[in-house]
Amino acid sequence: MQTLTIGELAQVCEINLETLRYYERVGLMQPPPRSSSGHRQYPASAAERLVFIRRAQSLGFTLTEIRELLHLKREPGELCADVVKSIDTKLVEVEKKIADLRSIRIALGKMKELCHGDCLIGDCPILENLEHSSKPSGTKRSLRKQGRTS
Amino acid sequence: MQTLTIGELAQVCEINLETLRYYERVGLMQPPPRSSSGHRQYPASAAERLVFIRRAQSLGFTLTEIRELLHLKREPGELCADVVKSIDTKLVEVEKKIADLRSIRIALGKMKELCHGDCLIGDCPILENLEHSSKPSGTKRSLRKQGRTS
DNA sequence: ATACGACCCGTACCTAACTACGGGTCAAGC
DNA sequence: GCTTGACCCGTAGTTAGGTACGGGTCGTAT
Repeated sequence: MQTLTIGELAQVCEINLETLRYYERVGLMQPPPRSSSGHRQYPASAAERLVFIRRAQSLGFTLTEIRELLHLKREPGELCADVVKSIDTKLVEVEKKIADLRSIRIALGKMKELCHGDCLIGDCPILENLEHSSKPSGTKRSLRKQGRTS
Repeated sequence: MQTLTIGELAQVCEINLETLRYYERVGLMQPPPRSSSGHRQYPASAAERLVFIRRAQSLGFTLTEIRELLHLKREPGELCADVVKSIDTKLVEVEKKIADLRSIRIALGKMKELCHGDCLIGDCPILENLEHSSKPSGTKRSLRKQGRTS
């Protein structure tokens, strides 16, 4: 069977070679067989596995969750209830994030209406609103985690 | 004027004492005056500043962005156009995240319809979809960054 | 036969926002 | 006066998902 070196696989899948080694370290990719000199010899299925990983990642699954999905796949005779459960869980998380972001959007929108950028910083109602508004409602923790911008 | 020790401020604001020291290190909190023995003596305004920080954080601003907002505040005579610009930028980011999450939600929803959890893992159309579906569309990078769940 | 690129490995570094630890000092209550 | 808890500092560890580096080896083309 045709095999791929790590460099070839990286190029084909447009993924950093170091990332491939990283995926192996954390158990996402199975350690491939090695040549006599120790070089990795990937079977073609490795590329499929990477497609799976990246697709799941693009749907918001963490690498840990993807690893679990991949482990499920090792027992093709079992029922796939857990797979559906993962999807459900992820859907709930996504809904929650959307809801949080919507309330952020509303709050930002209200702030925008307070001022058009033509007042002095010392009087700007936006800054005052940031300082004296009532407690950020409820979802603080989760919002905070989301706060990072790309 | 009444001052607060770091422990008192932490308790009042329900924030970890180490976090306060961290905020000082990274320039979010101004270094307060010290007692003769070196203990921090916070003025009451420190609590207000923390309210500002946490409120901005709950709106999705990063600490770096908050630091910039706070630095703006040091020049109360300037026009507040930059403040409004920050809000606008953040609004755009939030809209983008919402849009990304919506497309994720749709994709997850479609997957859910493929299977009700009663097939064998070896045949599950969800897993097949993950493996063989067409390229995750466009927003891969940004989605990936968002993928972390709380 | 030698040079050069591809691969090997372990380890360190990156961002973001904390959180914890360890060893030392200080202040106040009994 | 002694204990105890609060504070000081610098440094290291955490999570997630990589990315980079440096020094060593391998294989192939000239």
